[in-house]
Amino acid sequence: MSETSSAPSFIRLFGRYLRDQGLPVTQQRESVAEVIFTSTAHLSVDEIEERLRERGDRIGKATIYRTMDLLVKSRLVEEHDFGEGFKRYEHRLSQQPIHEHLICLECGSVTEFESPEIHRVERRIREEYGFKPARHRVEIYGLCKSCHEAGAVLPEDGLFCPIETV
Amino acid sequence: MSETSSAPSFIRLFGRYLRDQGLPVTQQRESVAEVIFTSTAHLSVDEIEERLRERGDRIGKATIYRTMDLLVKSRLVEEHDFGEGFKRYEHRLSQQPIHEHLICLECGSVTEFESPEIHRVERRIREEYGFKPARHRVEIYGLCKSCHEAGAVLPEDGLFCPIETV
DNA sequence: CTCAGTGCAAACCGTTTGCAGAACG
DNA sequence: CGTTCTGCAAACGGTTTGCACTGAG
Repeated sequence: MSETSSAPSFIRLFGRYLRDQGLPVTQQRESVAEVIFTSTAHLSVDEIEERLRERGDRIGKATIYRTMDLLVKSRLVEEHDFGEGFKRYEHRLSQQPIHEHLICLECGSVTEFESPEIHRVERRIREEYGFKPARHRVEIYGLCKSCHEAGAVLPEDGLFCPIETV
Repeated sequence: MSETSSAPSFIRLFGRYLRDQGLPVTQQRESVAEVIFTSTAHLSVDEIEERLRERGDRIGKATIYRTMDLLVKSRLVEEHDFGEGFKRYEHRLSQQPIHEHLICLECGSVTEFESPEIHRVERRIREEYGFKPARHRVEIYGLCKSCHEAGAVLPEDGLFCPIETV
């Protein structure tokens, strides 16, 4: 995916956040922040580690995990769990009101989209159930355009069972 | 949560599914199926194990996991990952068109609700992005009525960082 | 009687933690 | 210089797997 022009200022914001918290701004933390803020992808820790290695940084996984915690706490980065068995991280720079995700079951790519409808749903939920919404997650799984055009089909999970109440 | 009157027929359907696949209908598989089909809750494997123990069945975790795979393949049970670090399972008996979930961040309770809006969203996604939706996940996290009324508040995650492009 | 299932324990895998040595401020 | 961080390796917790034994058909 592409680069982010205002990444430097976000990296600076993270530095300020650390200083405000009385935490050291280390080389490792800056490197991890650079990787996240210069990508618009939804990166896993393994992918972050790989990109760090490509840049010549050799940073232990534990440090990456610890830095991700800080980035999430700083609110500059969002954590996602798309049910793949590991987490993904996305900086909040590009995604102003665009919070929802399309996940391709073939290639794993993640596309963001906006869903104004969800706010109406949340209002309804508050009225009908007395439930107070704090955050939500709207994810649509399927085939992205290019995989679909490439002829990919969904596994359909094979087996199934006729639902009929005998 | 409550009982399900048509659980017996669902258990029978699972037995038929197994036979159709040429798989043995064992006592353990029947016990596990009984536990899920007689509950409307979203159960974790640990909770299933505990309920089995309460009934006097002592079934190994490995067997429970293996049976859950079969139940999911049979399409009689749905797997959920609410980001708790483990999976939850829900039978498909009660939830006809009701697929979405409200998850209480205080007590962990899960309430189902229906969201017709999502179908409109999926249609739009197909048209705008060429993305072919297969399934979706709409989850709203917040405080359920009783926790809210009991005065619970959301942690607000403490720290944050002013988002301003310097 | 045969083939798949079960239970146990070990393996797995993403993530977390403890600790000695290295850096930040 | 004290305090926090880093890297390594070991620990963790949910899930999966290998294997000898049991049980369904």
